[in-house]
Amino acid sequence: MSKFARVLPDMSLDKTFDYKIPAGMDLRLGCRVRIPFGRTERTGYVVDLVDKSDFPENRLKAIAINEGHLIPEKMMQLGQWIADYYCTGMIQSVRNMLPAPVRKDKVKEKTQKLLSFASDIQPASLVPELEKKYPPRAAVVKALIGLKEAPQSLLMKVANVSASPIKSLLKAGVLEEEVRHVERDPFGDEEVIITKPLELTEEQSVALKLITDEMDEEKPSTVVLYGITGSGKTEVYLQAIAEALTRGKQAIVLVPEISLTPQTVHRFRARFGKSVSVLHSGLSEGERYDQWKLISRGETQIVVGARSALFAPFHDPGIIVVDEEHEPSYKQDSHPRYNARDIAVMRGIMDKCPVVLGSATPSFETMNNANQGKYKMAKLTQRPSTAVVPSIKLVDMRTEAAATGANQIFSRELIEAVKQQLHDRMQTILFLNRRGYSTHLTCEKCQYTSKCGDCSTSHTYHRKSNVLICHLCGDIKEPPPKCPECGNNDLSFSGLGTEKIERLCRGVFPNARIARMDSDTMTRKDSHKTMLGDFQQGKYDILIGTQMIAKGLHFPRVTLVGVVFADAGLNMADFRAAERTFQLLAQVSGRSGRGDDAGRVLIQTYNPTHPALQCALEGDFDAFYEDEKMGREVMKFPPFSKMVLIHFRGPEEGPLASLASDFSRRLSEACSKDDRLMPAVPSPIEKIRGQYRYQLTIFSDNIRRLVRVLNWLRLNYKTSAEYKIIIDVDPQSLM
DNA sequence: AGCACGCCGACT
DNA sequence: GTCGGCGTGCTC
Repeated sequence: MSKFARVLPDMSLDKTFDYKIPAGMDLRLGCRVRIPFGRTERTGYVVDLVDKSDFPENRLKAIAINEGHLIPEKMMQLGQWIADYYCTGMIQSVRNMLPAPVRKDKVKEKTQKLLSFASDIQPASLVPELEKKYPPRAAVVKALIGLKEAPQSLLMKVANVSASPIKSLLKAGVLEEEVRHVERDPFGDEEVIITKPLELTEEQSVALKLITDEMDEEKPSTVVLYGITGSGKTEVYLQAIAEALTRGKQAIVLVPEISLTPQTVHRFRARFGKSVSVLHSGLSEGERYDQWKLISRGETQIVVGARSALFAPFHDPGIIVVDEEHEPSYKQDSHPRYNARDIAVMRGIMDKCPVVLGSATPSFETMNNANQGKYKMAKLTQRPSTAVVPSIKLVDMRTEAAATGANQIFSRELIEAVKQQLHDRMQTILFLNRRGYSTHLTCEKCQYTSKCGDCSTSHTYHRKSNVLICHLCGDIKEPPPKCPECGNNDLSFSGLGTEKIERLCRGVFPNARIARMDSDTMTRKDSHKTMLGDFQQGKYDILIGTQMIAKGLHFPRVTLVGVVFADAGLNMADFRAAERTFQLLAQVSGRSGRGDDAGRVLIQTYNPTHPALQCALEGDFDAFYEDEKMGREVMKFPPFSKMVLIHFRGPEEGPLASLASDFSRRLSEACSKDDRLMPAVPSPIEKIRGQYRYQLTIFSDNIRRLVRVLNWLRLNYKTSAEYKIIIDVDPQSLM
């Protein structure tokens, strides 16, 4: 038994304090405790158990109350690892592992009043008497004979009566009322029909065996499940999870944005029933609290959820699945800025369980780890069903512009295809892969985009100072007066939005019923479900949208997908631009023709020869990976180095620029020579809500060392309160 | 972070 | 005389 507990108070102080442990208190790592602190009492978390304290031991106070074991021991280790690697305080990391309602403990347990017959009552014998005098009461009694016990609302519904006969029966002592705890049910009355495991294909069996074999290893490996759309990855997950459950263990399943993929949750519930809990942003506080408590008490064995479900308080997970592991949404964009996919791998190491990373288009980081033998890989190359592969076609918008003499948004081919769809009463999705802001310089005529010669990324245009800046190397260029490629004078800085597409669309197809879906129109929480539901029921002919309509949706009547401007993604000032574009096109193509009819995909582009588009056309991820990998290797971009992005924020530009360059100087003194420090530059979006923004990029071959340096600087580099330095390790967004 | 102590200005 | 401004220093 340790003598003292090291406690981290739950406030943004990020320092630990030692306390004596009262005799008989079962204190473990991860317990939440009440501690005397100064002259008040506060909440804290036990982060260490020690026999010696650095503080004078006679002055140590004792822990007041042990509120219970909220975080499993091993997860405290994980929390420390996250704090160190992502350069944040331990308290932020610990807080992050608990859902807000659990941490604040404000939620009340939900109770329900259950009605049943009093113990001395023979209900059947009462019926004849009641039927003569009070038919409604008789109905209640008859209904409850079948139900045995029921809440009042259900009883009213089944007996088809008002509340008053129930009241009377209670008064007469026929019925009894009992108050009982119930869990809030996030699934509502959604019906589930339990499914049996499907017969696996040869490839699926091999993949399953690879995963289950790892469950018996002393040091289980991470397994990449690389399977094309429709190749049955989910069935492999399901059967691997069943295997983990038979070993008495639990399972964690991460999906990118669960509120968008209710079908996935449904499949898990259909196989495992009540063992499944969910954790995602769509839950109410109360539901989230109850789901978490169910997991904590060991009453469910499986959790399906978004990023945060990774911190489900299971004590012995037997498998962790990360579906669509390449998705950027696994990265949290507030502190701690962790990537759930990478932390899943870390939790797998700590809990000694295999981690499965599934994707049709694995991230380059994952591919690289597999190629280096750090991860094992199973491939699924065939579709078990007879699903038809959609036909994909690139539409060259350069020849289109030449033929029509104008810069068109919709090609003649796309217009004809949509008209045909309308005629056939089939549905169309028009997709715009616009990400963030369009702040690059583009020629209206030939779509030339100004690029940095040294970094192979697009320049970002900064309107205020009228210059082009490469935000990686800081190269500054004046914008050319006319297009260097075709001599055209119309160079534009504006982007193409879904709003404009919608307007044009209404002009071209005046009789079509058109819906638009993007983050602007989707402000209400359930507006997603509503609009998608309406679309599914055929209330619209054309759905226009951004990435959010690309995710795991299933519309049998959509047999045409038009990608309006595939180049939008390619021109992003991001070394992952091509990777993201490929992933997106692969996903979008999967949306067409999922019913019985073959689908068509038309991709409009000014860069028809770009490898990302050519490979998407062939559906050949391997070819794309090999091609794109070479460029990354030459530039030593991730995954061939690690990247850290440092953001500077502040109310005035001058002082912010000095802060950024001073920090950069201090950092370069502390860095090793192999770390590639780029100069501090204004961020692509220079100012947000009155806050100026600068950023600084570092590439490193030794991230552990760099992170130590950054952690030291974080604690020792002082800035005035209104100037902030934000460290983002392994950034997904470079804005 | 909180919370108290503390040392100076404006109000009954 | 006292109410209250927010500087600074401590919390096991």
